Amino acid sequence: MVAARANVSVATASRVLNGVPNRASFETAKRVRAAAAELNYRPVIAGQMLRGQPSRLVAVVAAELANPAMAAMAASIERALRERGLVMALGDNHQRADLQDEFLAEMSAYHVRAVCLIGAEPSAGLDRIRRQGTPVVFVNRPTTEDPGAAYVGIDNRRAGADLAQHLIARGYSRIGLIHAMLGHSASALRREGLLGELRAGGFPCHAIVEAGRPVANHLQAGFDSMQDLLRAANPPSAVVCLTDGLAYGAHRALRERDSDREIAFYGFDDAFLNDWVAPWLNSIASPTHLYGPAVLEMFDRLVSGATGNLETYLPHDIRLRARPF
Amino acid sequence: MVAARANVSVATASRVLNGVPNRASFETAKRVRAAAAELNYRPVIAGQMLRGQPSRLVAVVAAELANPAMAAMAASIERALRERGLVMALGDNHQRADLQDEFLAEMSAYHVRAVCLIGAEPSAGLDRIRRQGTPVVFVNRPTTEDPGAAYVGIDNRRAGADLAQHLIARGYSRIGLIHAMLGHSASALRREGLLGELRAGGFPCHAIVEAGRPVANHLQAGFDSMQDLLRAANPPSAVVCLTDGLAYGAHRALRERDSDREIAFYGFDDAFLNDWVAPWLNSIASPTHLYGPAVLEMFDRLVSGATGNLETYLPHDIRLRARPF
DNA sequence: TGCGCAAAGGCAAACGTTTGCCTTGGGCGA
DNA sequence: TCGCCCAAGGCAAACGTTTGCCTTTGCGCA
Repeated sequence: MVAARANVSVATASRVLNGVPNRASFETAKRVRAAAAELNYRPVIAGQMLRGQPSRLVAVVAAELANPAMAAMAASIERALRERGLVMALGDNHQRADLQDEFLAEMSAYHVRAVCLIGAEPSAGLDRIRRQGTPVVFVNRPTTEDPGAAYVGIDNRRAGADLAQHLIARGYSRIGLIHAMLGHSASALRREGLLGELRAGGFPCHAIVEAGRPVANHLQAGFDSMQDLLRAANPPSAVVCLTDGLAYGAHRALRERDSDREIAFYGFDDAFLNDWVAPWLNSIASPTHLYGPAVLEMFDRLVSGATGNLETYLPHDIRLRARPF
Repeated sequence: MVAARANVSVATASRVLNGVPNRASFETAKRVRAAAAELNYRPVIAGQMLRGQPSRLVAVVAAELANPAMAAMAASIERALRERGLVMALGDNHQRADLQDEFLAEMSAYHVRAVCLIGAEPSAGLDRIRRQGTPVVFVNRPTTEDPGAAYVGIDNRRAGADLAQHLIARGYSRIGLIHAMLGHSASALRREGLLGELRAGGFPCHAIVEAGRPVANHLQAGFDSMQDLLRAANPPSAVVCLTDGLAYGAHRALRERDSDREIAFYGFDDAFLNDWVAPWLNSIASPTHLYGPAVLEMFDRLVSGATGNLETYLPHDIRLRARPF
């Protein structure tokens, strides 16, 4: 290995490479570094791990990689991690607690330095890994189990409320609300914020129509729910979907049924793809590139044992694409 | 650890847990397994790695996670890996060789069992990892460097040719071709297949108009290229985009300029999202769920030292969404 | 009875790294 | 001149696993 080539002991080589000061003369250090460079040396991770050194792996779990918004967040996080010399190991929980646990258990065996969940499922394995002291950050979907858990993402309730004000200001007479998986905190909070603010703004209750399917496939759920709304006697003039995926489905339902009717669509999460393929969709956007840095900062706070408020609310605004009518 | 609790030596415990036959009595084995279960034992990966045991990690590099088609492939691969007890570590090369190399080097330090590139960049690090003997599979974009490299994906040339036949059959009088990054093999092959077959089918050369931008951002490139085509005296009645991303951009250009004109759009790769948000787009589709199993089978062939043809062509067909005109 | 064989299990080495502790000089202040 | 300190560097242990080799014991067979 490097030590032999530089004619020093392993100990010295290790210290030079790790930058321990005052343990090697300048000459020796130079020799060691030269040898390392020559051999294209990379420390064997196993050795470091065995010594209890923290690994460079960070586990990231996405609820659905096929969802462009989540993929974009993962990409942002990956970038931020890399800039810190960390490596992302990404898994997809397919909205299933057992798959998530399997992945987390495996990652835990690799002594991951931290865990980040973009749309977490509540699960036993998640509790376990948190109890172990591994920093865990919830992204975009706060956990319902533990109110004090670290969270990075938009303020879902506030976003719902802001949207409500916007809808009132635009003067829509009848509002549809489409949801799926209300059991998930993000959806529930968005709905709470929206309905609460509508009520507070004096919007008549009977002019709100809800539809939803408690399933994981947002596209199909949005489609089916929109059909429900369209079948009703008095369809809404604006439809709020708690997820852009739902909006894709809903818009398709409208398109395939009677495309003359003008209905405003509002979604949440706003993947950049919307600019290109969904000009009809207004959506609550949050700058994707902020996710990575925010998650890393939260990791730092967790590691340094920060106490108090562990929620980072990223800014959101309503991205308006369609002409108002 | 487990051995102590079961009152046996580490050696015996290890052998029981690894299923080595004839080294422990039934009683002993039972005791060991019970102890392991009780302690919720998971082998420390570091120890195994240090012994030279292959890791369970498989590195997957995506060219652009934000591209839904690639994300879907990654998801398929992740699923197949998991079913084999392997773990995917996903990275994003952002179409840059240096980022790819950084990721590969890090993964190589983890002794990844295999590497899979969804849209590889040619790079020194890639060559190195291949020389080391790590199984490497190229997905969707074959490498230009080494014709014998393992490949899983559609037959790009054939797909281009099939599309050409379809276009001729539909009787389009003038065909536009939009591309970006022709340096990438997938695009180049698709174009070759398309143009070759058009020519073979007697389609007049002067009725083919090409436009392209050699940039990584397909969306914008498609937009700009389409503007070029629309500015021309005699715009095409059908536009082929070598990537769905290009098609998204191209369609937006048409939409924002004069949406009355009827132009047929054809793309490649067909993410499932197209069904929902791009009803105007016909695209060369390939069943996403086949990718994972095909990649794993290719890994097996590489490990077993298979020789000969290392290309798995997945079936493709033209998914027609828009009404013909 | 004597021999061989197989089952059952233990011993210890090896993997590569980090780090506490030790040794050796040389410089410097009292 | 005598200590003392610090820079420079080496020794060896420890991390947890796997595995080649060894020992013991029981059993079958000649």
